[in-house]
Amino acid sequence: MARTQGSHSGITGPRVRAAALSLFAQHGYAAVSMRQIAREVGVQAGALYNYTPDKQSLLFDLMKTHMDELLATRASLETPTSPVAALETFTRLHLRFHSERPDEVFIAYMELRNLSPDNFSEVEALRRAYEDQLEAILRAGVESGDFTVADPKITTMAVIAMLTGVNTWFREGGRLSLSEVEQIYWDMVRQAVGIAA
Amino acid sequence: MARTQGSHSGITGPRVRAAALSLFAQHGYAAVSMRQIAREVGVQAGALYNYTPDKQSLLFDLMKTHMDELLATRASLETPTSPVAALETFTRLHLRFHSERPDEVFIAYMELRNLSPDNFSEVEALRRAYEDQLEAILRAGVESGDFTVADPKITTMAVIAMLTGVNTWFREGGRLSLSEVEQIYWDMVRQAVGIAA
DNA sequence: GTCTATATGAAGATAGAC
DNA sequence: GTCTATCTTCATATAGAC
Repeated sequence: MARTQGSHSGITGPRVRAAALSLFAQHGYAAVSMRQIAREVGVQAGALYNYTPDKQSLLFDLMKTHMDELLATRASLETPTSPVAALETFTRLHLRFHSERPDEVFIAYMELRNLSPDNFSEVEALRRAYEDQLEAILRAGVESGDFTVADPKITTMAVIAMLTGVNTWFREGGRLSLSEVEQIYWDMVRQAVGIAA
Repeated sequence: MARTQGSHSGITGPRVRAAALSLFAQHGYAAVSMRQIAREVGVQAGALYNYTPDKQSLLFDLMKTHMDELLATRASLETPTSPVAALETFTRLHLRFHSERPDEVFIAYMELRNLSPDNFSEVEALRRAYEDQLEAILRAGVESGDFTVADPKITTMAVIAMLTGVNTWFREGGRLSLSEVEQIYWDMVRQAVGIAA
């Protein structure tokens, strides 16, 4: 791991981000030092500043990249026409995307308050755009008579909280497979929004 | 605020905990210094050590007290006999208790990783005991035929995540009152566990 | 019970050599 | 592109005076 001189590997940048991701998720942004990140990468602390202007930018990059990927993944799908199908697609994608990226998700939720005000606004806008997609699906389903939802805004928050919570307990190779978990959550979401069986 | 000498107010202890609560919730445990807490209280940093052996104990006290109060509040209620009533009681109490204590809840979820291993185990056991209460209610409802729940363990986690998520957006004096929010969430929980309307 | 002062260590970030 | 060395600031925690 530890190198002594000029690694020139050409992939130090990604390794810096990977180390920051893992360490921030494990110990928290404020508790992790640049020296710790450097040790994990195998360089001295000063060398990190070839790849990031400062620690804050490292955090922001991780969160922004995560949200961009989430929205890009959503955008790459064809939009189902029926509200029920759209909700199922949203539910399954959310579960799959989030369970595959536990560190990114953890950071995206836990470290918001450690973003500078400008960075916070930018990340928050992306999150809001994502929530709006679910809210639009719910409103369409109410409109069409498919869903029984008293307050689409609250249901949006409730469904996202419920789905994201999967990361607190789900582990690959545990009692249930991801596709079993997907099915169980989809059943709960379906019932929660009052889709007739 | 700032005192110069011997406050002798007799309530410095609670004020230290209150300051720690507010600052930890706002900036995170690792990002808050003892000096900041002292400034908020109006004493010098050294004086804090009359009230806590160290920073870690301050965090642990806040989390343990919070969980103890949650369990004590549950224990103080009469247990409804029907699973449906028990679930409604659980839901409403959870929402009320959590929405009244946003700082405590935030810390209880965000700062687990900053607890020492022993302290973590103790807090985790309390949380587990709370979750087990909901799981028992769900199992009873499945048994009695009142609920349609594929996997009580997952539903436990899903319901708790959904309910606790209320703290990310609910503010006293906002668009909806707490009792309206309670009703909407109870409707969603009811539907999610398949209670017939 | 609180103060001031301090021991000791570590943080983020930069400078200049190679 | 990375190293070593360093600037400057701040951290937790303790000691001893009042």
